[in-house]
Amino acid sequence: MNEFTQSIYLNLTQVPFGRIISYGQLAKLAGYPNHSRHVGKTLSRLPEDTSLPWFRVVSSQGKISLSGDNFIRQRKALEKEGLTIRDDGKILNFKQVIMQ
DNA sequence: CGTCTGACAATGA
DNA sequence: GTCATTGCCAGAC
Repeated sequence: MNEFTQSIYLNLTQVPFGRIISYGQLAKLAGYPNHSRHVGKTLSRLPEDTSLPWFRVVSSQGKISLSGDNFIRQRKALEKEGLTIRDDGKILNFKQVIMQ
């Protein structure tokens, strides 16, 4: 595992219950600004039984970036934490969202 | 080494 | 508010 991945994991564990963070913001926190796309790639390699809150990571538009079964999985996980998700993936209750 | 790809982001119409 | 365009950069080929 490289340093980038390590740092992403570490910072991801700090995202609290019921909140979300954007790919770009997570990359920035991890010390790698402008690496938003690489964050998605890294998260896609996580095992299904991971304890990391990967589902709290969404696009800067507050929208789920996944599709198909993965979209469903993330949507359900977020709804369990009190968030409301529209069919197109847009998260409606922005009060608890970490952005910027 | 050149190109392409992607769980993205910022900007402008 | 929604697209479309452009910039971005590590990996995969």
